[in-house]
Amino acid sequence: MTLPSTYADRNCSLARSLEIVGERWTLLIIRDVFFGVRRFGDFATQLKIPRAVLTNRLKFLVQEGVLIRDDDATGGVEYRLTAKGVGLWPVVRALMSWGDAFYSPSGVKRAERHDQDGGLLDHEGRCQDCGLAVPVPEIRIEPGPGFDRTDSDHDPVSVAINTPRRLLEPIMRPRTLSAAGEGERGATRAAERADSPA
Amino acid sequence: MTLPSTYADRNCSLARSLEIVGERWTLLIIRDVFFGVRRFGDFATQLKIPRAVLTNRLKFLVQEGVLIRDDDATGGVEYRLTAKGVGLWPVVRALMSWGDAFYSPSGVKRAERHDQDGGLLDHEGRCQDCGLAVPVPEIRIEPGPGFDRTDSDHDPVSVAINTPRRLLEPIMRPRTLSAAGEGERGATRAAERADSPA
DNA sequence: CATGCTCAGTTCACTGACTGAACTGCTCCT
DNA sequence: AGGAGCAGTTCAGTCAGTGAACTGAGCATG
Repeated sequence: MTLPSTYADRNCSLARSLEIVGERWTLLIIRDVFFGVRRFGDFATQLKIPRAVLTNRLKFLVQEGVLIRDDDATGGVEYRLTAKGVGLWPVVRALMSWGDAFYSPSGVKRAERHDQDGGLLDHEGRCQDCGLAVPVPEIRIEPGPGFDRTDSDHDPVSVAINTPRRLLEPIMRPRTLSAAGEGERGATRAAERADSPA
Repeated sequence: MTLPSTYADRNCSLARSLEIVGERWTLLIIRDVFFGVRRFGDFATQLKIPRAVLTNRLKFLVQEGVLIRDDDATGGVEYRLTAKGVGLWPVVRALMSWGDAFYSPSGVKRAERHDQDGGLLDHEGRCQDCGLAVPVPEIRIEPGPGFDRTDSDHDPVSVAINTPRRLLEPIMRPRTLSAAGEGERGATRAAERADSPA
């Protein structure tokens, strides 16, 4: 699956998509990016994914134009979604909805809201208050009724992504917070990236 | 991934879903079932998947309640979707849409229509003619503008699933056709299964 | 009853990918 | 110079996927 075109069916967009995002870990990495994770080490600790695999996946996703990699002001490396990557949100949403429906009897584990008016989103991403199809940067994600606080992880990254937040907004880890202005500038960039090239 | 709970994140429905349908081949098998494939040998030839892997995947999907396995009248084995399995259609649709959008410049490879009135479905599965959210058994799938007839496979199963047809309707291979009434009875059962327990 | 067919599934040797832990090399901070 | 944080790399062990050949049940035919 690492090499190009391992599914024979050249005439199926499902097979094509799975060549990109169908490998183990890939969609979880992408979910984390939606939730604001951007740094190699944060993916590694939050997902407990072997670093070698993480390296491969990130490289591949960058090569495929799903993520972009660049050095931030502090010299660190950041991975962010391209418009193509943002286009995967319906895929993530569909899988989450299915998992919620069949494996989370007490309700959804995460709810989506329209950040502008607080309305809940339905399965298609439409705001139940204003009726609009809400673009990804305006989606606010938060723990839902099925979220289990007792067994949630306690590393800073997990805590951050389990806090209500807008998609794509970078998480602020202790160090990043202390670096003056870093958090806010990052957030602005995230919004730009997701909005304009789409 | 074959064993239970290999993704650590117990609080994420995405991880939960991927434990079920995230393995290589799994979603392609499920797509084939939506397209009417039901028999072990047909999956094997159409997907060119190693038979040992196919055995494992089918077993696992049956065990997880995504498929049911039973013997048909002729003593053959059939795999069909449960309501839980039918619930995966939005996942398949989302992945197909993404693949169409970013890897099929000449248009979608497969289009969905409302079988009742012939209206095209949008990304959320809503009929653009009548405005309804179309249930899976009423969806008609057909080759779209991006479908490439020149390199489509020519085995009977591929030919069958590339013919416009309703989802879940069993494909009729030569032998099945000759068995009197088999095809129609199969179709009826498919509709029952998908409709009533949902 | 012997022969041959289809079909579902198993077996097996091989290969390639994943795993986890330790290590490298870079930059910033003091 | 010394230490800490970070982004990877390396490596030996293991496990899962691959492809081809095989098994065994059920059916049909002569």
